[in-house]
Amino acid sequence: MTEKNLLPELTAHLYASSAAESGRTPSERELAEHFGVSRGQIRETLAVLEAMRIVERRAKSGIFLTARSASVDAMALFAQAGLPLDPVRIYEAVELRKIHEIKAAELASQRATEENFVRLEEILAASERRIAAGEPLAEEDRDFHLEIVRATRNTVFYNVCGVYYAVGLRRLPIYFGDPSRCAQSHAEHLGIYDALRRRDGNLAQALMNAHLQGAESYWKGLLDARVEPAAE
Amino acid sequence: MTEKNLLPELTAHLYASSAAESGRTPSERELAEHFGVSRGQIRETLAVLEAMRIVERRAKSGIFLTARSASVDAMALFAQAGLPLDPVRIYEAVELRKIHEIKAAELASQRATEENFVRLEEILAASERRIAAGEPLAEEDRDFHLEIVRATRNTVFYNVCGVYYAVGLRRLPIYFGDPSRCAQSHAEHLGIYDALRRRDGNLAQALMNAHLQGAESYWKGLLDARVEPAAE
DNA sequence: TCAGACAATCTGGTAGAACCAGATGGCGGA
DNA sequence: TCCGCCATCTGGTTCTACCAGATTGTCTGA
Repeated sequence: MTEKNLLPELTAHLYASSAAESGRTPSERELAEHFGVSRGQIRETLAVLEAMRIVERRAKSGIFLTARSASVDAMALFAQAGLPLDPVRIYEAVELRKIHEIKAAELASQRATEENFVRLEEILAASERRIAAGEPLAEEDRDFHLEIVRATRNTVFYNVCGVYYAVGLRRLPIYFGDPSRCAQSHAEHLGIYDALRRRDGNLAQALMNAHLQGAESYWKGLLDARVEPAAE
Repeated sequence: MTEKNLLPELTAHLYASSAAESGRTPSERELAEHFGVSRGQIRETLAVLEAMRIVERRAKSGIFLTARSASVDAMALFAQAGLPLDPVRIYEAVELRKIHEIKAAELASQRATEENFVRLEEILAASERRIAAGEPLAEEDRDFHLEIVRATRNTVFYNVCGVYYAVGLRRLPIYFGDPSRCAQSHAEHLGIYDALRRRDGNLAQALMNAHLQGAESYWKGLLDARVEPAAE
């Protein structure tokens, strides 16, 4: 039971127990006692948090939360830790996602190999089974989109996109809670797949744009609705 | 002298002293002795390396290098550590940069504020001084491009772009070693600035595309020339 | 000769104590 | 009220000590 991953828990605890004004967190010794682990464990975890610029350690002074980081790594960690993500950050990530994936659709239409198409077909088949069973889509959606990015044959691109999908995955059940949305999303995926198959880059781009537009407005609406005064 | 940042040095050392086949690195105790620090220091640094997926620690077995990571964080660290970057990765990063910044130019043309324009003017003035003095451009180039991304008002976007500039900065002296290239680059920057000022998104995009095209072919030529058989 | 069992050794994981020196904050004196 | 001193706290760093599984090498028996 000691092999649990401290990172998310510590992150959550730091935000829960930091001083409102200064952002100063409990000391390493206090944290160690709180989690029932050694100070070394805490320091190791804090080193990672510091590398992600989520926290700043000032020698002989204390540990301070930095201005909320907007790195995708940090956002993914926040999501994992169950921390509320800044709605603005989420919307920004969605905008970035559109930038990435519309271009990815174009590149994939030129570079996708048979292997990519086979993978896409498998994912689409899995989606179909889900829908037929009346179950909501889950990682099938992410897999479909990431496979297209992979088809660009740009591993840096793929890695960057892969990270922020960790942010969204936890929220997919909300989005796909509506069965009709699942069906429409799947239908759009089929259209994109067809366009890629026909190597029609312009069509693939246009369809991806429309597809993401739907998701974007959904999130925008959701975020506008729950304007948290506490946020920011 | 003990406050040096172990991260780059350790990273370099791990790659230098790892077993060719298994990727297994020296043990924590050996590393501690080699660097003259405590095992705790080594473990703290390894935790960061593991979070970046550069290294994998297997309990009671050893530390192993993972397949070379393509995350921009890892690439930045490699550059800092003086490790040879996989030419393919660099080219991929350049491609991603084009995707980002062409779109950034369009968004910036719509969203840039007076503050952004003032910053851009300052950067351009600094560039001019450099060129007049016969000095090569340096961070001015990065600052110009990053300010445009910042003008999109998307902090996630800005953060993502900011990271991979850490990769390129070390190589700028090579690119700008040629004075004529500095002058041309500066002229193109002026054109982009004008287009943004006039809120002409299409022109800004086109000019940014042309501007980055030059850099891209430069790097492509350079990389094609030094095909390292050892790489990949 | 070789395969299998056993034991010494190595390794990461974790805890805990100890010391340093600068930052901090409260108390007392001017 | 304000200034300066000092006890206390804090991160930075090192060392020692165990644990238990992985690894490696040796020895034994067939």
